[in-house]
Amino acid sequence: MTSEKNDEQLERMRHSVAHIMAEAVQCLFKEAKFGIGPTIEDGFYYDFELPRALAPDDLPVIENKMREIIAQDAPFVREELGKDRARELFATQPYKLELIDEIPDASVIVYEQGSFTDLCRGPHLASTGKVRAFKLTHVAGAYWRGDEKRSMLQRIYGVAFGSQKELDDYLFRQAEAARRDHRRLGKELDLYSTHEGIGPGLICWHPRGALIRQVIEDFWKAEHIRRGYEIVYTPHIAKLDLWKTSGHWEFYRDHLFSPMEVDGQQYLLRPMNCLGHISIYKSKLRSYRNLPVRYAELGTVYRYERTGVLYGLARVRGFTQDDAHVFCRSDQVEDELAEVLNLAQFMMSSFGFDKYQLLLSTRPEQYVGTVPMWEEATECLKNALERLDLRYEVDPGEGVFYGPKIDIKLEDAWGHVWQGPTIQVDFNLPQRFDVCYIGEDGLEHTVVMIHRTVLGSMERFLACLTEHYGGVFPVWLSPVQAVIIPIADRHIGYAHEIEASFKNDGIRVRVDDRSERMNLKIREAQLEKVPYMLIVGDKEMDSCGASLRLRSGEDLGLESLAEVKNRIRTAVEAKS
RNA sequence: GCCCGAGUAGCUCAAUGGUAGAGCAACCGACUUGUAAUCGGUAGGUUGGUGGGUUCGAAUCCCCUCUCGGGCUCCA
Repeated sequence: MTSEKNDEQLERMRHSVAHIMAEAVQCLFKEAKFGIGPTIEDGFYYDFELPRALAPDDLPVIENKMREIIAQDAPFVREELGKDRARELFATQPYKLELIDEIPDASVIVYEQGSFTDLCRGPHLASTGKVRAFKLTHVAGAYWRGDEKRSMLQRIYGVAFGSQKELDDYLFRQAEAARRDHRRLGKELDLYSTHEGIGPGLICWHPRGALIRQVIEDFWKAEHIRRGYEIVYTPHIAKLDLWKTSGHWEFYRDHLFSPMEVDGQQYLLRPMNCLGHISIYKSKLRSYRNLPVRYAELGTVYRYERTGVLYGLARVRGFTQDDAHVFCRSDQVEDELAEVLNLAQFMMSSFGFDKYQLLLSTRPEQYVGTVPMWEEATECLKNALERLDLRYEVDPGEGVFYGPKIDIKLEDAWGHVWQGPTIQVDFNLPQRFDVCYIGEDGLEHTVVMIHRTVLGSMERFLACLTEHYGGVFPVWLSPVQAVIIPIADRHIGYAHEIEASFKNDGIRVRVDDRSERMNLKIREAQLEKVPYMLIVGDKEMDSCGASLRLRSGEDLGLESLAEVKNRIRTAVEAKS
């Protein structure tokens, strides 16, 4: 069977399982009202309105009912009905009636199996007995038709595969994703925490998380300076009027922390860093000769996110963007965009991300500026992408109101997609703030402004990075690069000598000088995912070396200290 | 924000209306160890909330509230 045909067959089965689940629910709840039940990746769901809330305990009951239905091997029967007949059939099903009304054709198709009939285009399996492996996974609320203003239904999610083995593989992959989850690893590896007393979505970076962040930030800064950026620092609050001028107050009021009053003036906690950079740019007259100006800042911003959307480090209320703004002439835009894109790509590959999506977002319904401006800027973005020979997709109408953009999206362990780096052309702020330069002609010209991040935010980036590596950070990012494990107390002095020497060479090293057995120390270093373990006992002291164990479990035996250092240094340089 | 679920010691979890318990971690002591957990002891909780209620009695039942989780909606 071709894989395409296989996919089609699987799709058909998943959809059929959704119907079987609906039948089971109907058997258990006569009053059930049915929403829709499509297939999704790996499985399906079905939305119901039920007389009571479903609990996780209900799932096995429903599954058992489904198995009965499958055992009956009832055929799926397709029938085409006139709409009036269909309305009669679904007279007690308001959601189905709504769907029937929206079908443009004169007739509709229904599928019947056993005691259950559903409005459905199909196709389905020949009979219920053809179902192979399935499992109901979880219950959740979902708005009817995805509309926040309409009623909330209960959704049951399930997965289905062509064989029990594939289902088992799926469940194993889910367990693996749970192990890689940055919220779990963040706790296990002691990277960060949040606190009820501080507030949701506000992150405390523990020493180890902070160390990873410092390494990233140092790397980021050096790379930016090398590429012609200048580092700046700007305030975290600013007068409300400034945010009114910028349009943020008008457009994003729902996403801002409430203003605070200081000396009779309203101030706002910043949701973006651009205004400080604009203010610096505007602090003196600028000549066309000195453009582009590139200001970079690891700028912490605060945005009010609705409680239900917060997620570990990936969606928070206070975060630090690796932000920069490029002020340039319109004839420089394309080159600048290509440079930024190149930098973003460089960053992604430096951190081992080889799988990411590139999306070009075009003009939305609400926008500022003129259509020709948008077209020109979009063209510049497109040319930059093509110049670097990058594969991308167009996301129509998904641009920001102030300009088109390119987003880089990263996937987490669960397959959730997060916006990482973003490159945005802005027509709005330069006009609103009259950001300009003196041209060759001696006249004032408005600059073009590019907002960009090449990591996204430090918080979200660490989330993706942690899940990408499953907590096994490459040596250059490992908070502790080596643990020295003395075998007996008489080796502790020697261990500290090695520590001093390694520290002197910039290696992040620690001695485990507790009065514990070597095996325990190895185990703990292993759980901590420390790349190198240096075991030192009599033999090592005599030869002035150390026995090296890797976190892979590999025992490399006795090496000289110079060899070990060299090994670590090489790994750091290779960012591996 | 909405629907559902969960919150017990630093962590992972037990106790289903009748005196809150275990393992790991912490602390103390012994052991001095050769590649993933040495042994013994001590201490630690007004059960998310210096919330409210039912009950002779609440970790357990109800209400409020906070936080977390699964989704939906949202995401400059």
